[in-house]
Amino acid sequence: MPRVKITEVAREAGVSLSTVSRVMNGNPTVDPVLAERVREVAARLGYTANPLARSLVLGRTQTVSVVIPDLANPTFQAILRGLSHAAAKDGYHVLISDTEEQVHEEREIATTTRRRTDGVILCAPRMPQQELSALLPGIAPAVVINRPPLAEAPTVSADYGVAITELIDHLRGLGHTRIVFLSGAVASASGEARLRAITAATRADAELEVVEIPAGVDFDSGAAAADAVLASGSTAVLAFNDLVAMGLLSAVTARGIRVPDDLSIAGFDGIPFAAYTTPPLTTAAVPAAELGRSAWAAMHALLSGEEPRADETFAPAVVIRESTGPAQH
Amino acid sequence: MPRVKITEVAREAGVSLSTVSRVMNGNPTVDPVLAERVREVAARLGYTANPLARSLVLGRTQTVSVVIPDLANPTFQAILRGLSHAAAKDGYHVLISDTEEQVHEEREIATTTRRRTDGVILCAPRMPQQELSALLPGIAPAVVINRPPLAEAPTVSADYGVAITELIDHLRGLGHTRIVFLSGAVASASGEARLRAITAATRADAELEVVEIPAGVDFDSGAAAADAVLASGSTAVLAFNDLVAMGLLSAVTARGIRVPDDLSIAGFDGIPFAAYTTPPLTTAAVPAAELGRSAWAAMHALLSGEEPRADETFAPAVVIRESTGPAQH
DNA sequence: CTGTTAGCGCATTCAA
DNA sequence: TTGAATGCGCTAACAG
Repeated sequence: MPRVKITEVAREAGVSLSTVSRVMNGNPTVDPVLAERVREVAARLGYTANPLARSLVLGRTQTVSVVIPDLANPTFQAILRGLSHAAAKDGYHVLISDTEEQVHEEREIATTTRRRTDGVILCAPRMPQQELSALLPGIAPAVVINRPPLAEAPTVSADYGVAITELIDHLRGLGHTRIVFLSGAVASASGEARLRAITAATRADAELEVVEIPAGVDFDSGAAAADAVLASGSTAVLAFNDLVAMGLLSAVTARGIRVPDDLSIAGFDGIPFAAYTTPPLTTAAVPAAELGRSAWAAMHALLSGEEPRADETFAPAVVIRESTGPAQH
Repeated sequence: MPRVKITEVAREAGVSLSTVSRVMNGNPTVDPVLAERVREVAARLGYTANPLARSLVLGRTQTVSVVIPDLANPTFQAILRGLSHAAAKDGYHVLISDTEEQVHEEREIATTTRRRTDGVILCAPRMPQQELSALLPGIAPAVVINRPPLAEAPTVSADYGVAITELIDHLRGLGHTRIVFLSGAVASASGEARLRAITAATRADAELEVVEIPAGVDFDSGAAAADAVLASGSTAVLAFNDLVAMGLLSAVTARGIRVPDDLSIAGFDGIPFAAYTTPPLTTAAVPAAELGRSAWAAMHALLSGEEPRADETFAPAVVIRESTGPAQH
């Protein structure tokens, strides 16, 4: 495929390559007659400027890199989707990097991909705050997803704390006083927000007791936690996310436990499938696609030299379905 | 962030820029002492070659573009994930484009992104064969996913026909003779493969009757088809995919129908969630991540000047769960 | 073994 | 308004 280049168009149209360049970029200081001729020739030859060459000279690639921890996680998928659509609408391309939960590689991946793009949108829930702050100046412009506000870059987040609080209120309203929290195994920003909200809730409510049981972030960890949950004597469970909730739901159901009669289970994230379990899962719906869109909006502002809006947070909507019910005593 | 460039390293190390270039690219024809000095300076200055400049001169970007129809579809997500991981392992980046099911834009998107990358991996199930064949030469090297073998590019596919056949055999073994097939609304390559397998099955089995009911490809279309399915008087349903099956399962259950006692339902694709419905879904598990890996392998071969393996096809594994059971007469 | 030179394809000064 | 020249940052001939 010997691609046609600007010089050929220039020769064919009988003008200099600068004129072709001007026409292709819509520079109005070109004689309309010449411009038309150039356009005709360009169309006939199927000419389009080489984006690599443009990138080199212009210093921008019309591409942003998105770094996420796990492409298998429905929430990150939804973030990517919202982001990708929004970026495409603005004529930008997306370079995707899945760090596969390798926290210690996030830094290098972000730095490396940044050099091929105009900025990076970073989703790194487990990266230590110090490392994150040290990393950001080197990859600016950057936008960070689901982390507490930062001095070095705008953030876009879901409010995990308020969602957990509402979920607890919901369970309390149903009479549950002893609740299990299935926490993610490794510390993450959103995990800490959850924990803080739980601590605040138990402080404010003398009758409430929350038992933390460490688990993972997927189906299997939810299922694996079933025995510990049942042994805890709790009447309700707050799962780290919907995947964990679904794994648990499946495992306890297999043990003959009735949900929600014997045990209430609430998930987190609001993935589409949560509506299709039996019983359908009560959960806090994180507006993941919206997070993605918003992250792009912030990046777009940064790239346009505008001031991005202050750190944005979205409140997840608690969706009450049938996996939670009155406590049985 | 004023990035350090090769000339500064050269000056600082007291050598010419070509020497620096040689050292950075591991060219052995450099005095070890000089090489070491250059490396030391480069490290101290934090120098890394500008990938854009390299791309321009080398004519390769170390990036491939992946074009898929819908990032919200679990199967495409899994393909992307397998592909992305495999490419990363080989030091390649992935530029992702979601065409959002806009069939008429796939051509332009593929062509546009191709210019920023070294090749495109195309997943375009609905693009007319003619258009596809016309498109491919212009974007070579290309690899096509889930389409019949092509003259213009290697393909990597799941064998939808054999999977449907096995699913029908399974249902026939359970005594079902009147089966609904919930077909996707729009023609797609894999949809046609399903249809061909169904036609072959009914031809070979005089007692078997398959009723095609057009539906979409998501939850809602499955739910919306519930009444038509029940009115058909069939005892079993073959859904276009797991999403449709889940929507249908949910809707018929809400109508008091017992699955599989009153109605057997089989899905397709084997998305993770299919194991967590009630009852768990019988399905044909398409090895999507494997498809992605394999597509990358083919692309990698193409990029390395090797002959890619012939068109590869993977047989989905039929997973029998509890949503299918003996026919009741 | 090392340095000098010439592009890669384009946008953009600067003169004319 | 247009063209000639310069450079984006780098690699790869080509000499030395």
